Amino acid sequence: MQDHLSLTFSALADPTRRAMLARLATGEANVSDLAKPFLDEMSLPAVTKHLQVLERAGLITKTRNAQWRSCKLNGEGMKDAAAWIEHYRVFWEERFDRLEEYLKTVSVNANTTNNVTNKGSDHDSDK
Amino acid sequence: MQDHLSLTFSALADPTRRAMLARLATGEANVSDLAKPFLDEMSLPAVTKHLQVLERAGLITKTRNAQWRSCKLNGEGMKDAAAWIEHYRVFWEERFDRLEEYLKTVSVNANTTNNVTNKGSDHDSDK
DNA sequence: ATTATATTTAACCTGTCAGTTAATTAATCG
DNA sequence: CGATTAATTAACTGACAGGTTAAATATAAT
Repeated sequence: MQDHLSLTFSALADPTRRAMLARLATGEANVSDLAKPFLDEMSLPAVTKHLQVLERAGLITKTRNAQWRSCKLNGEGMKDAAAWIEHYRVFWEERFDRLEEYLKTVSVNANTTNNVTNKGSDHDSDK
Repeated sequence: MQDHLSLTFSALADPTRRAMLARLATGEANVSDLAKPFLDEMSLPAVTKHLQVLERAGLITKTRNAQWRSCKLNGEGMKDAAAWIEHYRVFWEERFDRLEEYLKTVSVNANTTNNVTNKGSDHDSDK
């Protein structure tokens, strides 16, 4: 159950796991290295579980090396999530539209002075 | 409890909620409009809850209009999540490094023919 | 062979999440 | 007013997430 995107986002929805990814961004690390910063907050099995979540989401890969598991960041794993969220960029980077709208208001001058913040709201809710 | 980033990612970790955001990307909508595509899968209160999650995560805003609540996408709400994930872009878009490395291999010619896909791996895991 | 180290698995607890139905609040309509 | 429409709140359920401790597995070291 669960689509890939949901799996990714929910793996990212935890500060411990994000911290682990941040650590892995600086290079590979085995489980105990990754665990070190968290061992006063949680046990080792808890760390193992977090890593399993990251692995299932495809955000890291583990390779065994004797009794160590070396964990490595898998950038590909974030690709889809990044692409999804990127579609919405236009909704927070309104720079150009704002500027355009502002200039229009200025050039038309006087008349309807204060309708900059009002956008045409005709909603009979499309019944 | 829960930092803002975790709240955002966990709000995005659900296909129903992502679909609602996608719908809102095309314009404002009230609750029953948003609910319509899901009413064969879930009840109205379930929809309300999803919208509350989105609202708490700052991904949408609701304004009341008589007995209707008009929901509106709030792009700002995704900004931080997008910025966070963006830091990792370099890990999946290796194009330039790849190209650079590839060109190096070509110009040196012959010699070590096939190490394009191998990146310098010196990891004693930083012991 | 025994012991130590690294990591996982098992079994369990608790809180939260996504859903339910029934009841409630609010506004509009006839 | 009384009925209808829009949406939320309340109370409850089952599943799952994140944590625990104790036991198991696997490799290395003495």
